[in-house]
Amino acid sequence: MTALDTSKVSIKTSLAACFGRNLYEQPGAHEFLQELSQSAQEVNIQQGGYIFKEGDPSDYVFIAISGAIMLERSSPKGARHVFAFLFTGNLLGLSEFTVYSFSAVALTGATVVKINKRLIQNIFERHPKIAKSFHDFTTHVLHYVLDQMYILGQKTAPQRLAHFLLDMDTRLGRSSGQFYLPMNRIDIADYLGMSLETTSRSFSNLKKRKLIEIESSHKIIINDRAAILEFIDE
Amino acid sequence: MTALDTSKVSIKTSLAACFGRNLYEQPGAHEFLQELSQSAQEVNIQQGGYIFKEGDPSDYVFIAISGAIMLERSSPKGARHVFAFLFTGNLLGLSEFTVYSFSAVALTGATVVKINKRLIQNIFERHPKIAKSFHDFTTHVLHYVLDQMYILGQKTAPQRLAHFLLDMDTRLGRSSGQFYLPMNRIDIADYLGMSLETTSRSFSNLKKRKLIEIESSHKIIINDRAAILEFIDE
DNA sequence: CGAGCCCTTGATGCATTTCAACGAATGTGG
DNA sequence: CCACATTCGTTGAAATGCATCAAGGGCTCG
Repeated sequence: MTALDTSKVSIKTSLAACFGRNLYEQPGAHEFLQELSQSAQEVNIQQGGYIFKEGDPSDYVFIAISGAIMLERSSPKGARHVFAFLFTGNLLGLSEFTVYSFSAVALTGATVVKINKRLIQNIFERHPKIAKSFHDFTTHVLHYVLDQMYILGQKTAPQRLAHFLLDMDTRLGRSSGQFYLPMNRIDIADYLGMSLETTSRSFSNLKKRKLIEIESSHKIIINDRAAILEFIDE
Repeated sequence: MTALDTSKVSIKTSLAACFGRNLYEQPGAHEFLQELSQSAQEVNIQQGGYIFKEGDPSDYVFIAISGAIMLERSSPKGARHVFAFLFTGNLLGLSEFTVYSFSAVALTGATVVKINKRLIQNIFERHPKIAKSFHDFTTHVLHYVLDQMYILGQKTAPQRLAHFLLDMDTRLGRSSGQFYLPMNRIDIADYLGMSLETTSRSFSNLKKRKLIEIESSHKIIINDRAAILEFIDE
């Protein structure tokens, strides 16, 4: 755990992703960064480690700098629900409740910036523009989640997986058409609301349709994005 | 379309539901209400009418005062997705995009307060506490949606319906155990991600299990809430 | 009183889950 | 360094839940 170096490129990039590209032009931005460098911390989490667990007091907000993070909850009967995968620039943990309602686990070694929630609230009260940037970000999340709801509710297993892989291509591979999946099949299954076996079969199905190539079980290649979009909308 | 009477009890109640119970104690609240009474409007929509449609410029925000409202989107292939039902005190239409990404239709005759988006933004910039109340509200929505995602992904059709009915009991019947559903079977189907027939069969299924009584197709009675919760968690 | 809409129910086929087996990759202790 | 256990992914076969196709009943409204 080390104090925050807000001049690092990786950190700048992640902050901009969270609070808007134009963060650095906002009035109050300088002050905000100064306060961050004083009281926020850079934290490393090893693979498999928890950033926080369901029920922990929600005193901090985290911004992912590197690595992959999975958000999960468990139901009364012990079934697990994975509801998000987070990467560089994604934010986690902001909620008005006093405890986290889900756990955050590192799928790979990960680095996060840890910010006291009060500090954030304080900044928001003094700098409405930053608050607005952040609020817009929340709206984006809501849109994203609504899409996810639609996919879960109305699509077949291979279509859901195809949608997921396009999303991963965008977020992990910068739409380059190739990426390495940091999560395993059962994580994907619990995210897409299907069984481990169906997930595996759906991978095979997409491969058979020549929509994807599976270089190794975690290395995926997407050659024809348009064809996949077509397939999802069928 | 008439100017807004902010002294009406129904309107006060709905505003408080949106901006927090303690709205009236917040600094700036008085000013906020004054501006609303000047520039916001009370609008009545008849059954089946649209409050706005997908693609309309998103210049206004609406707060439901009475009646039932359904939010829907349609996919490229024409399939419809219902993603929310809104009642008294619920807010709709706030988004940072310039057009609405969904349509809002009145299931019953409905009354809404129509507020210029700019006015809201302006208030938020000047009164951080009100902005925070509102942002907390958004977080609640996000929580609600995450539950919905879990239900859609992991539960059987009768369980999904049971969950939906408990939600309706809370929101429509104030947890009294009886309520009148303002939407029809196909709306529920498109909301829960299943076919019209499966929805109907799920109603019959819950009735056969004695978890609900169906007084008429739209009037539902829930006697044992705990038993239903048990059933959902199975 | 008939038309149209909504809800229900039955029959059939298909998609997904579940149970089960096996191969590949990785790590462990002899 | 090799047998062995363990984890993860894939695939097959059987069972199940849901969608689809189809028919009929109840209700409302002209």
